[in-house]
Amino acid sequence: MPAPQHLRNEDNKPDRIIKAALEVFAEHGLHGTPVPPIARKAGVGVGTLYRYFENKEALVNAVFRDTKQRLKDHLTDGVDLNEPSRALFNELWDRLTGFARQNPAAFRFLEMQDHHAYLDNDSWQIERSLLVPMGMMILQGQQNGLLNPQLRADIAIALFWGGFVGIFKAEAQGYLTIGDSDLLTARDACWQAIRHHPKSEGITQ
Amino acid sequence: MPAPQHLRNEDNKPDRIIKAALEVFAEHGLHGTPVPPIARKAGVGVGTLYRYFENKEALVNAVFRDTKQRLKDHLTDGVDLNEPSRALFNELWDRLTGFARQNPAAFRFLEMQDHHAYLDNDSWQIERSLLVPMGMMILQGQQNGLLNPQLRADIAIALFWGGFVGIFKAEAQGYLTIGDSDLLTARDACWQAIRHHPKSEGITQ
DNA sequence: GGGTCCGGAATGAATGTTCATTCAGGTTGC
DNA sequence: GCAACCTGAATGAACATTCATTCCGGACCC
Repeated sequence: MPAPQHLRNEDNKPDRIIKAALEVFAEHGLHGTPVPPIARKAGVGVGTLYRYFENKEALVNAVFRDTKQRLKDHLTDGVDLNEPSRALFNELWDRLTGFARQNPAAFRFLEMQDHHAYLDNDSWQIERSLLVPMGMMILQGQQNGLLNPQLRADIAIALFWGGFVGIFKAEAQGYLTIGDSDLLTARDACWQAIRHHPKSEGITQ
Repeated sequence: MPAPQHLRNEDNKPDRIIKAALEVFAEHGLHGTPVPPIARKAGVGVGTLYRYFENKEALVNAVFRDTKQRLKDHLTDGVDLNEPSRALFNELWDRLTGFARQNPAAFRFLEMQDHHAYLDNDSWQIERSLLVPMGMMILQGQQNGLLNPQLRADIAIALFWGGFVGIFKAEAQGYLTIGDSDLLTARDACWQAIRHHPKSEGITQ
């Protein structure tokens, strides 16, 4: 069944709805946004929205999955996980940066806190799968001695990801504006956080 | 007017309400939580709640101010901003850690995204004032050459804060469990992110 | 017994969801 | 080729529910 009839994907309503929902959710959160504005923004009747999504919760899950999947694709498509650690790190950072810059609403939406209350299984799975490439990068770096072996991989990811998000969140909230060179400096700083510093063993205290 | 009569602060309802509200908001967000559950959790009638807070929004602002103020106090009370950079950094980190451990709900609440929609002026002021001690620490460290001079202070704060939050957020979401020694390793990693690395100038790329 | 405080049922506005109706396009019968 | 008919997507007004806020009867002090 290649393309059902001639018409069909003329405008693809579910996609339009998901896109519209993403923007409104990113702005006001799930509970902060009524359904009608979403429909209006998508150029669709409210009833139509319910033809494609069982209820509001199913819609957020669709938005979440779609967005997370796009982030994952953007992060991993065609990436060579065997590049040297630092190059791989830079590559991931650049891709993250690119995504955050091109999809501010997506990024903002993904970083909302209350997702856990309503995510279904499929959404969770995508959520987790995003961590894979970052974990690979860390482990590989630790094996070849470039990354701090004492830093647990999951903590390294949380630190790296948290720092990255922190910068873009601060920018989104108006605390700062970041130029491209600032981003490079920040990237290097993140790298310093996770890399191996052989000389200084006893820096604690 | 020292203490109005004998009774009065027998149990202090506003405080109980704020405390209850904090926990429920931290769990479901402002728009995700109805008022009655807050009242119930505070052991108070809904009407009573409205005796002390003009409306729901005023309540969130009170919660926000109270929480942020407590964090700020916990972070700055009796701290000597002239300690050497690394010691000051450790001190701040320890205090942050302590606060996050003792008040998980507070921390979770403060990191919610949609605050900006309803914060009033007073709340904003407290919000900003929290950045002061961290900014001091960065600037002082840069002046005495210990911290990376190329990293803008506001970005350094965002990175440091983001990394810190990232770890606790990951733990709150069940992605990891952190022991005390892991926290120390993470602290050192954060320090590496912002400190000056004189040897390696051209690490970019 | 007058004043203050409290509680939670009552109220009405806002919001998620449904469903009777419309309508565009395709199909059938001539 | 042209009606009459059929189909199912689309719609938005109507409905049911949820929720913020009010308000009045009662409790508790002086």
